[in-house]
Amino acid sequence: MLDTYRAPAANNILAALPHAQLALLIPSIQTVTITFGDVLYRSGDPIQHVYFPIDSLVSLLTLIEGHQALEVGLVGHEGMLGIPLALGVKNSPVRALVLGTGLAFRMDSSSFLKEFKINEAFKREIYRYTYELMVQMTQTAACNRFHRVEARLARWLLMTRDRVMSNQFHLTQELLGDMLGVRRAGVTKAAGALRQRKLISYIRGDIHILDGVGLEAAACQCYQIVKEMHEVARA
Amino acid sequence: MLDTYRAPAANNILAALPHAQLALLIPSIQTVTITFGDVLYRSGDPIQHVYFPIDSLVSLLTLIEGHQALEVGLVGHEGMLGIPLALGVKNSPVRALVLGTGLAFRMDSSSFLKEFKINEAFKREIYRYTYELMVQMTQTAACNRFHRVEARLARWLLMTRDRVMSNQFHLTQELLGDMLGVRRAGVTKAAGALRQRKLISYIRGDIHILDGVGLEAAACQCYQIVKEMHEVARA
DNA sequence: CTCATACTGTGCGCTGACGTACATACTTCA
DNA sequence: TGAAGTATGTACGTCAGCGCACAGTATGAG
Repeated sequence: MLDTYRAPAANNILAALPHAQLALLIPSIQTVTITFGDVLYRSGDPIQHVYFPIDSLVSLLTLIEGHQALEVGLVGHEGMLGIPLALGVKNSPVRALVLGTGLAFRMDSSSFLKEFKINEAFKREIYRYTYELMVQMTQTAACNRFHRVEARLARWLLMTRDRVMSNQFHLTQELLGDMLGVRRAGVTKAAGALRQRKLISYIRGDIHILDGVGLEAAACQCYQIVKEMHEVARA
Repeated sequence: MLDTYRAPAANNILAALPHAQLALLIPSIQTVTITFGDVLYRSGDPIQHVYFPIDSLVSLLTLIEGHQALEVGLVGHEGMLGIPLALGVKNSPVRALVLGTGLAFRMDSSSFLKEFKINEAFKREIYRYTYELMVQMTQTAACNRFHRVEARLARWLLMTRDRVMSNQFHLTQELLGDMLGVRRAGVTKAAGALRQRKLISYIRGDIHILDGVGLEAAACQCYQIVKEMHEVARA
């Protein structure tokens, strides 16, 4: 019986629920694999399911004037996808693109809303995460405005490490450019600099963080600030 | 008796409430003047009051590495200040700086929370606005990354016009620079260009929008996008 | 009326990132 | 094993905005 609960502990929001409250959700939860390249939500489209990533990684992107994209949020096992539903809105304003193949818990929207309305602990956790996401968004906005590509790349790699809980993951420079809102060639340059400093290795999209501490030093303060804000939110 | 309700209609969130639900709030609401330069929240500080602007204007700013600031949200009669409380967090992650002196409804935090918990219509409106604020934040993030100062300035002026419901307001280029995250000299140049095109006049902080339609053409699409998203949220 | 202050206008050299283009190297599949 | 596709490295001219500095102009306090 305990095993039923062990798996959901792999997502922070579900793990924070008391067993009794979690038990109410279990019947509506499925475990699915979401795959690199999957678009969970298109901008403006109705939300069909909410997702609670386990070891998968999803990027939230705003599209701007048709062709460019910019990441405004990064979601892993610490969060969920489908926040607008909790705010009474049926559509996603952002595109949700799967960057890291892996497992996620999934609920269809109507089951989610039904449970959400009556489960106070569930509500509390989701609103707390909504706050965290807002903090992440505001800090990312400022970061994208003021900081150099190299520092932003370092920050992005650290955030990804925290979410997938691994020093190794796969992502091409092309895609990284979209995340950071810069040219692919800009990523090459920044990644090359980090590599030369022996902070990372990078071969055709296979990224390894070799020196996490050094990488934190190379990143802007934004990384630390968002982390600390999350602790405030849990206080 | 009707007069009691007329004033709150000056703020969209309160105006959207059914009379019966609004009546519950009236005893805890005060009308206050908030003044240019007032800091309603410092970053990290506990939220003492929530505010529902009437004809005042408030900017939400992230501080970055001590000295620079960047606006991530602009709040007028369409919104409220103190959203974190609705998400279960007692502190504001952003600085709230009053840009436009004017009236606002105010509730102290504990009264707000008490009412918020039991008033479903109130909750619904506030969560809907939380969604709108998130959309505003994400679009602003992308805008600050990709668009030229001149277009961003035009967008900012239009957003301000919509919030204070006037084609005339006061703000120095120095402060505008902080909002847009650019140098004061950059604002001078952009404002000069808009003035030359007879879209605005600008004398020592007294800004007049002369040609709103022309200004919309000069602004980036972001202005329209956020407006349309708000309509989706109300659907 | 005067002086200090506040606000705006302008210039200049610098730089990070852009747009573009092309070369190189690894991988996959026929 | 060869060709096509995918990913990275690099180069070059351009440009928006930066940092800084200083001049000009309006405002307000004494």
